[in-house]
Amino acid sequence: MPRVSDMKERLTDAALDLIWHNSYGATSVDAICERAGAKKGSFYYFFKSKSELTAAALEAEWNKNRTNMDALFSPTVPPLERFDRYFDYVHDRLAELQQACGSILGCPLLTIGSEVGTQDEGVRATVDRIWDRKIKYFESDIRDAHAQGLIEAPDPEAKAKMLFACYHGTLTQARIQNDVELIRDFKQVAMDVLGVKHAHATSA
Amino acid sequence: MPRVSDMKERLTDAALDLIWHNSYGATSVDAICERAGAKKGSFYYFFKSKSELTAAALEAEWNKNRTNMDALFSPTVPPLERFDRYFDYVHDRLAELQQACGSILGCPLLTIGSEVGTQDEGVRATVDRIWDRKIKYFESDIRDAHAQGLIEAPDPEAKAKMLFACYHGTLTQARIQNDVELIRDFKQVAMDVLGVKHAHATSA
DNA sequence: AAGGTAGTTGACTAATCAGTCAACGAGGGT
DNA sequence: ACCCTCGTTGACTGATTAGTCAACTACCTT
Repeated sequence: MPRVSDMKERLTDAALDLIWHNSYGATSVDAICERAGAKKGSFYYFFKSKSELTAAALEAEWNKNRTNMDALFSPTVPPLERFDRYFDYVHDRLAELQQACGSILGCPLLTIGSEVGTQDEGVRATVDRIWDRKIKYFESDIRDAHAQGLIEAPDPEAKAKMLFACYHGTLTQARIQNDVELIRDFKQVAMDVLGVKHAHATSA
Repeated sequence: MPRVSDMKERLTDAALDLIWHNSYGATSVDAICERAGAKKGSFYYFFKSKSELTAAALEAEWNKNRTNMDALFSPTVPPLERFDRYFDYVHDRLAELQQACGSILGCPLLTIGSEVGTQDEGVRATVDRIWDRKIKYFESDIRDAHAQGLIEAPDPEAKAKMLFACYHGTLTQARIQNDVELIRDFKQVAMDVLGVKHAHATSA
C-alpha cells in the first residue's frame, strides 16, 4: 500500500462527480466512499464532514481548471475571441459529458451554491470565493475590450458580474431542460450584454 | 372539523416555503407536516410521495401568481413598461422576503429544477411546463415591442428564452451572494439583451 | 337518525443517514 | 531491529428518513 495516499483526491473527485450529476442532498457519504473505493473511516480521516469535503472538492476542481482558464483568457488572445473560445470550450465539455451521462450538467458552482447557500455557510463562502475568481477572467477581458474600443464598458466589474450571471442562468436552464442548444445560442446574448459595437448579426 | 379540508393547500404552502428557503433534499416530509399542522397519515392521504407534493406545490404557486402576472403583463401597458414593472415587482417581493427570513431566495423554479432535474422526472417536467408558461409573458411582450419598433427582435421566442435564462441567473447569483442589488441592476442588462433602440443610459 | 365518505390519527417499519471509534497495517527514519 | 506515524479498516450508534396501515372521527346526504 502506498506511503503517500491518493485517497483524498479520489474522494474529492468522487464527491464532485456525484454532487454535480445529482445534487448535494441526494449524495450520501456512503455513495462517495463507494465510488472512491474508500471505507467510512478513511473518509472521516481526511474530512471532518460532508460539508467540508464539498468545499474541498470545489477548491480542487478550481485548481484543476485554473491553468486551462489562464490559457483561454490569455492576454495574448484578442478580447472578444477569448470569450468566444471560452463559450465554445464550456459548450463542448458539457456536450461531451452529456454523451457520457445523459444529462447537461450546467455549472457545479451554481447548482451547489443555489442548493446549499442558505443552509451551509462554509460551502456557500467557498462557492462565493471561486465565483469571484472566475469573474475576474471576465472582468479583465472586458477591461481590455473596452480599452481597445471594441465595447463601451465604463464599469468592467459590474459588467462582468452581469455577464457571468446571465451565462450561468443559461447553463442552468440547459441543465433543467437537458438542452445543449441554449448554450450555443448564448454567444449572441453575450455580445448584446457586452454591447459589442458594429454587431453584424451572425444569426437571428 | 371542517367537511371540506384546507389541508391540501396547507401542505403545498408549507412545502414550497421550506423547499424554497432551504432545498428539496433538506426538507423532510416530517418538517412539512409539522409546519402544515398535519400528521403523517394526512400527508399520504393527499399525496403519493414527497416528489408528487413538490410538483403540486409548484402548480399551486403558479396558479396563485397567475392573475398577478396577467396584470403585470397586460397588453394595455406599453411593452417595455411591462418588463420594468415586473422586474420591480420581483425585486420588491424578494427584498421583502429577505426582511422576513434573512435570505434572498431567488426563484423556486430554478432552485428546485436545478437540484432535482437530473433525478426526478416528475418534478423536472413540472418545472419545465411552468417555465414555458412564464416565458410566454416575455414572448408576447417582446413581440409587441418589436411590432411597435421599440426593439429589433425577429425571433421573439428565442429572445424570450434567453432573457428569461439571464434573469434567472441573476436571481440565483443574488441568492448565493444574498445580495439584492444584482436584481436591481438587471434592468439595464434586460435592455441590452432586448436590444432596446436609442437606449439613453439611465445608469452606468 | 342512519350510513357513507372525506379526512384524520399516530404508532409502526425498514432503510438509510452522518458520524465515531478502537484496533490494525505498512512504510520510513533512526 | 525498532518505533512512530500516516493511513486504513469495518463494525457500531443513534438519529432521521420516506412511506404504511388499520382504526377512528365528523360531516353531509338521504
